[in-house]
Amino acid sequence: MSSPKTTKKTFLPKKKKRVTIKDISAEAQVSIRTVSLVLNNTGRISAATRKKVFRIAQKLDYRPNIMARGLVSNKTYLFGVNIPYLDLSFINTIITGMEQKCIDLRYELLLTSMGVSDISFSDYDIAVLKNSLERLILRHVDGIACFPAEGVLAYYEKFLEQGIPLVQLLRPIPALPCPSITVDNQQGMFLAAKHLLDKGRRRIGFLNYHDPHFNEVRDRFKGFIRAHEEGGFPLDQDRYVISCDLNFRGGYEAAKTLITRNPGLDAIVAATDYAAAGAVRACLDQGKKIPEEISIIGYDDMDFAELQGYKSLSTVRQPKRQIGVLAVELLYRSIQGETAASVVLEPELILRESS
Amino acid sequence: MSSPKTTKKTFLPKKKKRVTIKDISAEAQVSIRTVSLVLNNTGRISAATRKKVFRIAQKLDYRPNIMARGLVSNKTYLFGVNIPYLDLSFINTIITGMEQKCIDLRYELLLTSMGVSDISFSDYDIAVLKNSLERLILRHVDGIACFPAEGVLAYYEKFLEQGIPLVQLLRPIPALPCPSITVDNQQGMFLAAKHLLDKGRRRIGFLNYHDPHFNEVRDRFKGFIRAHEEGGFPLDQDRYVISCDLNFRGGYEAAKTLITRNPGLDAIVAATDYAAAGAVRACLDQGKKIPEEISIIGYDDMDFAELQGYKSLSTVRQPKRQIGVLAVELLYRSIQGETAASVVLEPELILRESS
DNA sequence: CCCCTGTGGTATAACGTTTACCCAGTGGTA
DNA sequence: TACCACTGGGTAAACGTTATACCACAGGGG
Repeated sequence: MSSPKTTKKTFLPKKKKRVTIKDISAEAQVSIRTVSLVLNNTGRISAATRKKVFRIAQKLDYRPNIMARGLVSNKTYLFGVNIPYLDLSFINTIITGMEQKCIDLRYELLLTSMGVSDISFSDYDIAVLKNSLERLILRHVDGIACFPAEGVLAYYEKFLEQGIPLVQLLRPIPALPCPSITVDNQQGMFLAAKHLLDKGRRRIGFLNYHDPHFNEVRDRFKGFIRAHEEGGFPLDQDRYVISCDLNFRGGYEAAKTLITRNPGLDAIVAATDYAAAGAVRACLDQGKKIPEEISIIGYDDMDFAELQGYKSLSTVRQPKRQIGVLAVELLYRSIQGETAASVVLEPELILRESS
Repeated sequence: MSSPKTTKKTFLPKKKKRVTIKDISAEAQVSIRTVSLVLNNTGRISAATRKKVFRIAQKLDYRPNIMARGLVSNKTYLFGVNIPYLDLSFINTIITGMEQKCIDLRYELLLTSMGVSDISFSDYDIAVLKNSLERLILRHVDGIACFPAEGVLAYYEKFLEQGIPLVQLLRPIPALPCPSITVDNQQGMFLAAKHLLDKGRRRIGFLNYHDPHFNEVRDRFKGFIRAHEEGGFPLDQDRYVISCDLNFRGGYEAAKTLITRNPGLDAIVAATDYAAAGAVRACLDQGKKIPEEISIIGYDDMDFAELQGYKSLSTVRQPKRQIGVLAVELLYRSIQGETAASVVLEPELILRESS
């Protein structure tokens, strides 16, 4: 790789003592408890004292020591998020939503990722996953949002036993007694397929993935079938459904197979945008015009769907930001002892140039 | 938006008391100090005691309370990262690198983003930016990595005054007395332009952005010029260089202008991949074949560059992960009182199908 | 006059670690 | 014998908050 060049200038910082509640109490001539009460807007304090304390706190640029506070209140004001891969814009939009909500609640997010870029999510490295969960325990997070993996079920259960609220996102493990936030995958793919059928397409290929743990894709496939059934169109699964890795390469090969196998193919829906991008390439290589001859619709509305230089990709969008907001809301409610119920959100069909 | 359906099942966790050092000391019949010394592998402890304490700690599933530890050591073992936009895969690869390094050092990252999706980075919402820096102060992070914005220079200076190490990434503010990690933008664009010139292209358009604060783009442009100078090829800037917003739309319009203005145009380099993707579209709309008639090279190696359904995009890659690793290393060294020097990394030309 | 209630506070003990400081043996040496 | 150094470990004071318990005083009713 590149050989870093370092410059010669150096920098040496030195720690400075922070202003504490004690400094304020000294300057304001009141007890530290009084200062604490004022700053927390609790207890009975005269207006004069309150004002004085506030003024001095401001003057000294006081900022509470969140660790001291956490030590006594037994809270970190931290929510842990355990994700597979930080580079995945899909998940990061969810996290942006979480952060937005956290700001209101004076919480922060502690992200632990697994640093792996496996798009299929199917086989997490369990050792790494355990490690990142351990890190969240160590930090005493007040709640955890996870993208569940079966392999660490025992950990999740341990969290719940210890009274740490847990919320499962996207692909919940049903056995786990905690709320989940999901998007109706069947409905999403139903919308996509129905749109194509409504436009007169009848020979629609489906890029599938076969894994019993991969519930999302299974549900998406169900939606594809339902659209045909409700429309009264027969579906020859052997000819029009094909399994592949749901990445660019896998989608490319599978789409090529579909096209050669079915000369009249007039549309392809893919269970992910990655596979859809591969399908686009396959169509171009086979001399098929998009969308005139073949329409293509992906799933997830990844960043690159809109940024395709040839034709922007139609896709099914999940309310990612809302997922994040709700996740934090659920965790917060759990902490407050309120009831938190699972949520199912609705996807949205995004029509662009590829269909 | 979609109307969430909530299920009726509810979940109520309850906090359980954690195992402390005191519990261990009681069970092991030693003082808490001894336990602490054992667990930190410090001080003189007999092998027998050491073994006993370790065994009991393990049995009780003890995990230190990091807040109590932080309270006395005046450390949070947290590095703050202040970023503009969490969805940007470019930055997130850097953060993945940071996290990787943090794991070794027993640190964690605290991310505060601004939740804005402005690609140009040029006009941050200063109020939001200030807020996210405040949040890092509040959490007493031990160091901060930032993607600097001039508007909050005073904040950065305050961090340094308080002895909190700071490291600037990608676009440093020279006035700030702290180390920075940058990539040689001039060299990156030089490589791209030289490659095209070597391949015989002589009429190369450049998609520029004109903003005095936008040093990266300015340097990239310099590299473009240098490639022409060193090759001995004249460059008619008025005809071949055009300023635009460096997003898809901007790149599209600018490339269209360049093509109509210069019938012999045989290549386009863009200061970002976004603009390059727009240029691809413009070429297709104008009936130009890529790369036969017009080669295109972008900059940054964003995720979508590789995932283009038509032709994958050639681009200049920056060692993102390494930036992250180095950032944490520099912060850690600063904390240890060691000297930390600025680093300049080398970019790499990635040739794909668009050139 | 005494009791009682409400107001506006103070003093001090947690919380779970780390760390100064001290001490009791034990064996070697002047 | 008296002294000293080293080993292994205890006591207790931090760290900066919040929480528990308590008190002084004013005013009103009996």
